[in-house]
Amino acid sequence: MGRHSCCYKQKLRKGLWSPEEDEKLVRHIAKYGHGCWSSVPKLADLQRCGKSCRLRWINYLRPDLKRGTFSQQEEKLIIELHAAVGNRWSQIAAQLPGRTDNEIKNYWNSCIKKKLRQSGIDPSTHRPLSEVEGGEDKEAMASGRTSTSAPPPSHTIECTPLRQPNDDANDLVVPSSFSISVPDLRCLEAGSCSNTSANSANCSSEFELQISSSSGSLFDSSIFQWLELFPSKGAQLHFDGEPEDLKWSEYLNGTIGSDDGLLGEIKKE
DNA sequence: AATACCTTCAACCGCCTCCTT
DNA sequence: CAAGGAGGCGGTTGAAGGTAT
Repeated sequence: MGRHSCCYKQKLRKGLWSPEEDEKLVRHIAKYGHGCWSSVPKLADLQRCGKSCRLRWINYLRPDLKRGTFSQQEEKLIIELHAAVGNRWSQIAAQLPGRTDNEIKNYWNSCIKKKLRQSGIDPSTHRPLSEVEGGEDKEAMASGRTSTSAPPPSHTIECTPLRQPNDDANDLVVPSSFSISVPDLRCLEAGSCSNTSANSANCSSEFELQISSSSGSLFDSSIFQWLELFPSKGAQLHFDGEPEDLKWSEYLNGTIGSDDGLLGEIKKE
């Protein structure tokens, strides 16, 4: 493949954008939309390549950008999401409305990494520094792009139900223990789900988890919804709310909640 | 006040995947 | 099926501004 074709073209400006260029780009997109990015520079009378225009729009000119410093809540969410998906900035950005992947990446590299190290946590593995000292390439572990054949991070979560089987009218049948295997956390992108193993066509606002049981056939090879962990309809696992309402802290810290109370305790492997 | 060093962040680079031809 | 265009992504760079000496 090699370089993008637009990069071969000569006489294209590089470097910082001038206010005039910004104005041209904004005016063009406001009027016509971006359409095909490669044609934007010509139509908007800009001496830039299409990729440069796209980047400028996405990272700086888009009207829905939040900008400004990150809140504590946002920072916490970034750390939690990074622990789950690694350096997949676009997926992390999808959970933070108004923030761009570039912005989050920069914030991570300049601030969060430092803070985590100062508090004795390895920013790549999210484990205590004492545990990972002298280990393997930690940056590579966190990055999903270090190898073209590297599979996405997969999480197997051991669950011990707090609610006993058939202990109430909801008649939920829960095995004594079960595990949740998340084959590809990339599917946790807001509003989309393209990488799950089955039934992905109808999950525009839902996410699926593959669940296998350690104590019988009840949960074997079943697909459950991610949106709420709802005990009254048999073996369905979902969470309430919009994708951004997912209880990440609970997911990562070890509990899954639902309207009906806790159903399981999660141990991350 | 001058210089060196550090931090931030916008933008580029190169690679990947998807889609069209 | 292969080639190439286009969009998207993560890593990296370097200019600008801030802070320390």
